[in-house]
Amino acid sequence: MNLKKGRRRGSPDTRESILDAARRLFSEKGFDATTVRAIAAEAKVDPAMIHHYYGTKDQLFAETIQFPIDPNVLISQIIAGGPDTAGERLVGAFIRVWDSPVGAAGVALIRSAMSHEWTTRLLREFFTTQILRRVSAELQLDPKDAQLRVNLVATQMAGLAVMRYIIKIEPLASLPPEQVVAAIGPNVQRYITGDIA
Amino acid sequence: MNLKKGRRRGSPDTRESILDAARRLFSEKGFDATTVRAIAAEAKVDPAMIHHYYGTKDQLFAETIQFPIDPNVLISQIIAGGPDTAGERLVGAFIRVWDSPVGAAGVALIRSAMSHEWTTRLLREFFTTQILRRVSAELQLDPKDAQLRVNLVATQMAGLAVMRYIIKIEPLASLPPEQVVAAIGPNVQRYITGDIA
DNA sequence: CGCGAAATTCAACTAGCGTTGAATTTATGG
DNA sequence: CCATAAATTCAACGCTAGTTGAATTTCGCG
Repeated sequence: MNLKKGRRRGSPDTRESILDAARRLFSEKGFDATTVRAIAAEAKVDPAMIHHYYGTKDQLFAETIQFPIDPNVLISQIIAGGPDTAGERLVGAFIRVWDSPVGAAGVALIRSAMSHEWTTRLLREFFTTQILRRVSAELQLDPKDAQLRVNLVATQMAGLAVMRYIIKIEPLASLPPEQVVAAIGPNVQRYITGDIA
Repeated sequence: MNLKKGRRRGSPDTRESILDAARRLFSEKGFDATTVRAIAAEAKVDPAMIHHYYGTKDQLFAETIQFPIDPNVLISQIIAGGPDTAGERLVGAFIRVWDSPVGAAGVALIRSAMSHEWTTRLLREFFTTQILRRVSAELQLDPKDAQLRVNLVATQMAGLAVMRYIIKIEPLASLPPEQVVAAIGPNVQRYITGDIA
């Protein structure tokens, strides 16, 4: 059962495989339910390696969490084309990212945001400073209710993420992207430009 | 520091106060972060009492999250009035429940659904068997897309719950109920009776 | 009043966690 | 080719959690 001690032979990709295993487990099970020992096992490595390379479990998690998208790129894409069709483009871009492999990071983030205060703060901070500021500026919304509009969009997006990628209710979870866009896009559009008073 | 042993004097409301404390802590911190010992402390009781009355921590949690409101009653309320204004009534009823003290149970449920497979299954089961069946039947929706419609409504409701009650983004978290209804109701209405193809 | 049942606390057990330090093996630069 | 650095494993520590069993006190019924 025990492996040989000392340095392994050959090129060491250990550091990366730890990060891979961590990402996989964090997104599958969330932060709490993922143990350092499980990550080590998944990466076929001793638990001590994790602290050797990444320090504490929190630090490893921080390395793991990268925002699945560069917000600036995404926002630019959505802006281009004018406000009137931004809803569909937003949902489309969202689905494209979350359906892809990098979406797992988002799942991990949401999962842990539900059980860890600091991740919650991180998310809130991210939304208000990164997203809200840029979107409301570039989309030239009335600053009066821009915040609320972005909030409302966030509810729809968060709900979509939760139901499609975490709870996985059918038929939504298996619905082709274009149908999701057709169903949800118009509602997001109303939050952006419609009458919400 | 130590209390006296043996049976306490007076009428024992211990059982209830344990449940109260459990509900409070579960909804504040989630399942994992809430320890049996913390619940016991909050209820001013020995940890052993919890097992005496409720068995394991899982069982206590199960007792905690029985739905605070009879879904049938709620659904009936929403149905009455016809499908054309069901969206606003649904959001209204939703907000009323979640803003009230019993909403804490919902927060606890969502929190743990994000990190525990069995709670996720519980939620999915509940949605598909309890909600979906009844709503689509009583609202006389086209069975063809009734499931998808309910799914879409669920995304909006879940997102609202997450953003208003868990992440607590402003101004949404502090918005008066009637304004929430005005903002979100029409979108839910479109999911129920609008064109979503 | 007496006795069994219920309620309560205490102390301890076990299991699993994150983490650490020492020991051991391999790679590498001068 | 040797010395130092890096990589890796092992064993253990300390902590905290959930859970259990015995001891102790009170209640309530006959």
